Amino acid sequence: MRLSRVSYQNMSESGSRKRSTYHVGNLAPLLLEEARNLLVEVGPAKLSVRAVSDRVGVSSTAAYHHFANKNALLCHLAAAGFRELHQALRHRPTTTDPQQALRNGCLAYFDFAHRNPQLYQLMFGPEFNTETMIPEYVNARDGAFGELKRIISEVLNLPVDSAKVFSSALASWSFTHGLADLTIHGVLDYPADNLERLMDKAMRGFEYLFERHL
Amino acid sequence: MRLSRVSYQNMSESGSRKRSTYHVGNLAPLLLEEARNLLVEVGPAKLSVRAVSDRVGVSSTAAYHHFANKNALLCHLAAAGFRELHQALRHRPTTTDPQQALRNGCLAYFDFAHRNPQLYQLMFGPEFNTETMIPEYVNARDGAFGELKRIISEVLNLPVDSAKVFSSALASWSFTHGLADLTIHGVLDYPADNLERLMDKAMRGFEYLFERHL
DNA sequence: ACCTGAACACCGTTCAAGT
DNA sequence: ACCTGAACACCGTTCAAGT
Repeated sequence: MRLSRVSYQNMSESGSRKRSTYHVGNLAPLLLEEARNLLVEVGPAKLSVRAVSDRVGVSSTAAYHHFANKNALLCHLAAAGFRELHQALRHRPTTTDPQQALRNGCLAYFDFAHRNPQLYQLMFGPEFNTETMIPEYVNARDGAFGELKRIISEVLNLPVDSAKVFSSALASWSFTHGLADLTIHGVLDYPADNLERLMDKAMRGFEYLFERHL
Repeated sequence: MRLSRVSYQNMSESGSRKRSTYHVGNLAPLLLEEARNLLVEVGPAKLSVRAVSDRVGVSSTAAYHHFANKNALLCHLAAAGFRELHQALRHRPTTTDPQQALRNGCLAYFDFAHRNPQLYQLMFGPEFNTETMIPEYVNARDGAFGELKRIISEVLNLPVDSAKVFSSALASWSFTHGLADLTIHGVLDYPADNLERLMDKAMRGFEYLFERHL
């Protein structure tokens, strides 16, 4: 009954370059870089460490000398995403009008998510449960949230540590993340060229909702 | 170089019951049911059609006579989730106070997400891109969104088809989905026993944000 | 019509061995 | 110290064959 099988390493057309060189060195950043490239090509669900290693030109087992496992690699990738998001929030246009300041912050977040949809999905991916998270991921994420709180602190003109700022930052983050996630998942057939319009539309929704309650 | 390998069907301790019976019949619902069970056990990322089939006591290839592929199975599971969410929204407590009506709707949604975190993550999972969606999934999802619009229509006392209702439903959905997603991902170390408090806190955040702008 | 085992092309991960 | 191939235990999916 037992059959002999051909090895799956049978040099098929794609990938698996001869690997003439042995020592590459500085592998971790190369792995991360290629993982990022592959991520935008195939999406977060189909990203594999074998494919990433292959593209770097290194055996797939080499990756395990730099990352504990696939999840750790993904965590570092996601952490880099949160750091970029942090930067994107920092570079939002400034304004003195509080309403405009809020809008600018939300738009900076929203634009980042839509410029990097696969990365954004990875950052909030289902593989990251509370147990498997590494400090790098948590720190980067909390750093971005810190910037969010700073924005709201300006909008409300209150100290960043205040309870009101926390509640409002939570509300804003929930809303903006939710809208980004829903649109990335295609629940709305919105015009891709006009994300600002969609954001404004949703923000006006809150005004309708709250103007009769306050 | 070629080595003969033992078959991976080598009757290891777990699963792979002898399969004495041949014809099971009515397989699709059984598959879906066991998929749901496995989903809450292992989470959306590790759900496999082989494991599901195994638990039903059927060969893994049998599943492909009822679902085009793994994605179709997942779509049906997610669609069932949206139908349950729809029901959960329908059974929210009724009230005449608009602000309470909004709160009740959001809470019903939020509670569903937290009672079914793995299912909720699957419903908005990265594997569902616009191309691979089946009508069943889209219809169920739009059905739930329809109920959301109905709630907002009551809150604003405006017709469901109005632009204001659409904007406000979008705002509410974004916010509630965002808060559910963030908490399920563990970004907040909130007290698990007090979801209502968290929701109220976030909603008060909007009041702080909007009371200076209206 | 419905289900099966065998096979193929992938995965993540470990480990003894090579440089 | 860093990288390798071989191996193991999984995957999704197809297909000719069985009932």
